[in-house]
Amino acid sequence: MKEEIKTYLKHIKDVCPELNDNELEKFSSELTVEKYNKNDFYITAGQTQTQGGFLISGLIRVFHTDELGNEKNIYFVPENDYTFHYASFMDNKPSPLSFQCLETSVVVNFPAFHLHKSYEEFPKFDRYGRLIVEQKLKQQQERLESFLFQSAEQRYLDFINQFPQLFNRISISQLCSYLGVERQTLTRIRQKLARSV
Amino acid sequence: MKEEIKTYLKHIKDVCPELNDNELEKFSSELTVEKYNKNDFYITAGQTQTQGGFLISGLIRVFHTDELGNEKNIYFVPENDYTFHYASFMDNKPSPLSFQCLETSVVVNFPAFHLHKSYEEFPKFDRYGRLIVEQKLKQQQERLESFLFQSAEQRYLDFINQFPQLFNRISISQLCSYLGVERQTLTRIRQKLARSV
DNA sequence: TTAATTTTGGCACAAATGTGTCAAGTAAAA
DNA sequence: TTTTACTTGACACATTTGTGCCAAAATTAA
Repeated sequence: MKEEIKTYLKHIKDVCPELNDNELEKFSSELTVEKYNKNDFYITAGQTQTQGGFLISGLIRVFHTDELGNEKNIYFVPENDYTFHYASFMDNKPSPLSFQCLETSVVVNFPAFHLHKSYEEFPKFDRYGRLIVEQKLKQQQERLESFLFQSAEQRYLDFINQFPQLFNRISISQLCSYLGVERQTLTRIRQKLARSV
Repeated sequence: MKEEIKTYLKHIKDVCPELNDNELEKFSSELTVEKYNKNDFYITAGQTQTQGGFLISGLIRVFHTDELGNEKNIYFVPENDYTFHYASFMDNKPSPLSFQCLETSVVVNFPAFHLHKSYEEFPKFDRYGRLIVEQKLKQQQERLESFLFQSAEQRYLDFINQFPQLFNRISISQLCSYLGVERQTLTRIRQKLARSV
């Protein structure tokens, strides 16, 4: 079995020990490992994902493109995280966002129907799903709340704290839209912080 | 069995028909129905919820209070929705947000441990949990994304569209912080929209 | 009913943010 | 190496948003 698949199965087992090795073994039969180069698109907006993916190594930016062609980053996918748009993937609808590799990336892919089948075949898979989605919900909730009652400066500081391993790999121009400000504003924030050190 | 509890069980069954009536019956044994008056607090920030609740009728605002005592609304809980802060409830941690009734409200309550017990006793409960959390995640995701790539004006229009039943029950001053703008700005948006009709 | 409170729209001014542009510096590609 | 592309900090200016205040209207409580 490929190393990447082992890593993925280990993640599942860590989250939900109730799943036994036999079930994981069966689940793994449909997994494939794929490598993407820097700047490759994992998903292009408008596309419906026929497969889901778990990022083993690399970094992916998830962005939205408006009518004028302006891009805004909504998420970054770090190592050991799922790389799909939950809402559209679960409903089998086109993704409103594009996924592009900022670095060479290795992904474990699985067909969407295989996930649904697993929910039916392996009762404890529902638990794994629940736990993962609960994690995601918490993250999402925190991020939303940070937009509602924190300043851009605080969000910037939080980002550095929360993703120290990403901070040096993402440029200012990529980061600013994730924080919800223009590049100029992020520059001002950094200047202000630098002065106050 | 009280009407409110029947309403709640019906909601569960609608979301997850795999749960049988016997299981629901057992689950219902720990449910209580409580009424709250307008302006009553369902949860005060800092409190750890020992029970979760499902709002049968009424309307609850969920808000954050900053160091200066300024309040900002983060969510509104409409009828037939859960009234707790997922992240803190699931981890049994103090809620960072306060829940206050904007209208007389009737809630079906259940002890937190009862939920966890149900996950162990009734295997299909995990599925119900997964489906609910998936729903929440989708809503949360949409809301976050609206902050990242939509204008306040668009968010206002979306709110009217998405919650027509709430629109007339929430004042401008309560709504503005939910949309992430000051009251004056929301007034300006409304003026602009009124002119363009 | 009257009195008290809350909500709303409006105004003026201050502060923050966005827009567009430029040049130096850095990194990547030929 | 040279060339190209991208990133960054800086500037000026326009626009948007926030703040504080007021008075009219609406709502709620006495």
